Amino acid sequence: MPLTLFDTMSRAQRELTPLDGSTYRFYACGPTVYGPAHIGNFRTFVLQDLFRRVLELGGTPTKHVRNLTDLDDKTIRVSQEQGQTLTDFTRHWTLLFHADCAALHCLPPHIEPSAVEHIPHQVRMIEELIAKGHAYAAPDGSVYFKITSFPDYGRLSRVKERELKQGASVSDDEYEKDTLGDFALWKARKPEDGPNFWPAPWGEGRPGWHLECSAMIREYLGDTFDLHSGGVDLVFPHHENEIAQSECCADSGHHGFAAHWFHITHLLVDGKKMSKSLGNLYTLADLAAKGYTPEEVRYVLTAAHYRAQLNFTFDSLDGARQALAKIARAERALAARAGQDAAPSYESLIGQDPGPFAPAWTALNHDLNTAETLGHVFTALKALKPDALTPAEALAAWRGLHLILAAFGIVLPQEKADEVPAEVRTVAEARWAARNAKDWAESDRLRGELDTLGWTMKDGREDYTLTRK
RNA sequence: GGCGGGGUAGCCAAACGGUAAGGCAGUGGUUUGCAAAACCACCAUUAGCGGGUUCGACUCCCGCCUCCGCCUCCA
Repeated sequence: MPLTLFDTMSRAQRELTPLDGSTYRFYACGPTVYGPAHIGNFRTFVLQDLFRRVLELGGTPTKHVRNLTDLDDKTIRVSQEQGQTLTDFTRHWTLLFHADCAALHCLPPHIEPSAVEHIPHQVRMIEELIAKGHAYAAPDGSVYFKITSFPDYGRLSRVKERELKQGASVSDDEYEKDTLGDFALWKARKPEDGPNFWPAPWGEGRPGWHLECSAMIREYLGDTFDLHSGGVDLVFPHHENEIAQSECCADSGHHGFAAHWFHITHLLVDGKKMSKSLGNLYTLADLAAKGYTPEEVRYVLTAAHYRAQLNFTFDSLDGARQALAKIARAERALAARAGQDAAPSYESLIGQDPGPFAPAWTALNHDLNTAETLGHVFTALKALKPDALTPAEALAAWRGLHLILAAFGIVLPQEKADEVPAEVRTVAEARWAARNAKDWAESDRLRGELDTLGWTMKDGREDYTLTRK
């Protein structure tokens, strides 16, 4: 079943097939490593991960390239403010980003190039663009892309004649540009950049932000590749500028850059855009401090369709916990009936027949409609009665369920047995004995005692469970 | 102002020109010494507002209201 996905450029849903006939090669704009990524950033990265999983599990291998922006205004400014070298500074935030991605069960990209390690590639592109008449050096040593030299400029964002928002001021670090829309390929060295400058034929400085992606795509994916992805905010100007740079550089001429554009809509928090001033900007660490797991966060991020604004609330996080627990119970029942223990590996699920979860798999392959998919999952789980299935039927259903879970990157909560202190265990045993002797008064008194100790005791038929409050 | 995406039950959120999935919460029941958990059942005659097209619209068209995003380095 081919995956169909909405394409920003053509504004239509299109089937995804690898240009080279075998591997689907895509590029995702990565994080700027100058601070902790927030859950809004992670919506994008988690959805890109889900996208990749659906492709791979459907039988299409991928080549996933995602950059690290470690060289831009923010990384330079903040590292300077903190008296750190750019390298030390960005390494710190890169490590945290990787830890967060791992916690969210995102597959690592196959290649993760960094901007600062590809300066020669960027310089080379600028030289080509100047030679072809698409760029010019300003007197101060900055180089700009000349948008009037690229008639297609604005095709992706459909903004031909861009107008400055009323009252918007042109920032004072804009140098001498021919036209307002021209953007920097190279930014001349400034005193506040500190030691962060590099030599170039037109003077010391550093590459402009948009250029890094173009240069690294060219290096790792070539002039033409399958898909480019990022948050909606990148449509303009970042992706528009990338198209201009890359297509003007490419030997093949125009229209050959990304064959498909996949943009993920922003996350809202309590109905508003996240911002520090509103106090609604959350990182994974913030949510962990409130007791939420990365799995619960991932569930919320993937539960809504990627092209709709997702309103992130703590209620939805609580709901995610219950929903995951519900899936986990059903999974255990199926696993038991199927005689399975550990979850099947990701690799073993490639090409898996979804079985009773076929409607879910179909919905997922239809423009990644995750919300509809989950609806089908719960409907199917409700219809399945594990005890009425043969072990073979249970196995098929169990593997079908795991296909969907693998695509979502859902890792089910384990039944974790809390370490029970001996003192608590003693009281619990006493209560269990009292209860079995039908001494309700003593039983309730001991339960109260456990409560004081910070433990909750729940009675089962054969046994009891103790959980920390 | 330009471009774009939304407004569906208490919350989150889908589908569909043919009469509203699913999750959470809630309610009733089964079970339980009680409880918790679990399981079963119920839970929008109604879709921001007003028109229109149609045998029939939440779904298509028009107008309005409203929320959100981008408009030079923000996922």
